[in-house]
Amino acid sequence: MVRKQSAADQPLRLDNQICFAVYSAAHAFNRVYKPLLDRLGLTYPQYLVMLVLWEQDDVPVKDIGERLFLDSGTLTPLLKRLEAAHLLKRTRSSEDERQVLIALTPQGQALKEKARNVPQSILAASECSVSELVAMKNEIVALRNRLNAVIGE
Amino acid sequence: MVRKQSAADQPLRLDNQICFAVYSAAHAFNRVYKPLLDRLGLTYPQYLVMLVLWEQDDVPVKDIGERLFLDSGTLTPLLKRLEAAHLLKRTRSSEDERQVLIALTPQGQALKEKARNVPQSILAASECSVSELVAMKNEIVALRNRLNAVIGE
DNA sequence: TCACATTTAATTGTTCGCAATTGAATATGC
DNA sequence: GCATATTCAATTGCGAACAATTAAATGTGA
Repeated sequence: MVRKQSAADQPLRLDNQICFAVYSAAHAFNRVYKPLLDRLGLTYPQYLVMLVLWEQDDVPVKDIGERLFLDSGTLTPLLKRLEAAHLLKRTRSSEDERQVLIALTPQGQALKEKARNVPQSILAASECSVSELVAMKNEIVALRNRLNAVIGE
Repeated sequence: MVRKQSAADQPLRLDNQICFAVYSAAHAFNRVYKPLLDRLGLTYPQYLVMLVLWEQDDVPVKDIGERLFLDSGTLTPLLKRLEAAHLLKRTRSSEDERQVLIALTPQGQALKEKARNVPQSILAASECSVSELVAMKNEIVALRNRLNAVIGE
């Protein structure tokens, strides 16, 4: 019995790999964000940290790390750069001296206004309807959560 | 008129952003791949380069870059590391001296066999059916291509 | 032919991302 | 109460990722 070779029969082909799709999409997003975030003086990971802080201020480094799935080796130098840019302050907690609390400065809070129009620019670049994007986002988040669960084992 | 505030009304919320979903999913994939690729002595970007070369050998750096959406600033040092690991050889083309041609060594070709079971391990970790993954992959690729088109303007 | 533009890799400098380790603070068990 | 374990941030070292620049080779037009 002869049958046509389908894509699924070639698992090592680059174009068949969802992981490469995700990897390359992440870079593509980054490149779209870059000119927008340059105006705010932020990199994309720095923007993510600011998003967390705009939702909840005065949080320990660990909480930010859990939100973004990043560890202190990534966050510590990044937060120091944001502190050097006067967007936040790092202070060791008095209740638990192991923790460093991150609090926005007035400039850091003010930057939220300048960032307000970023999401709609990204939406435009994606050339997608909001409902399509929401559906995709939910699928990707579900996949990510399953992957993270496997790692945690 | 009062109505409930929906997710779409809060574009700056981290959890509403597809880009963060993609970004964090890429990292999650990376963490799942890591132990598998450690056995091959490869990082994930190095694995991607090997995937390209397993499909087509003896190609210029530029072709690899176009396939992976990476530039020479990323690829040159990465390829030098793969050369140091005796997986490939870099030789300047005699027809066009600007080009550097990348060719697998026998070890590089042999590694393909050891890599053969990687995709199925990833599939298992995703806890998804193949058809679901293919559908998601196609959506993400389509999104990525639209984003890259915007950048190219 | 010769000036000029284009193509291609390589280089430099900055920022992530993470593993592994360190060191200090806190929690736990006996 | 004290030894031990755990938690948390910081540090170190390595490998991406990319912008900007450099340098060499090639292509093009007058």
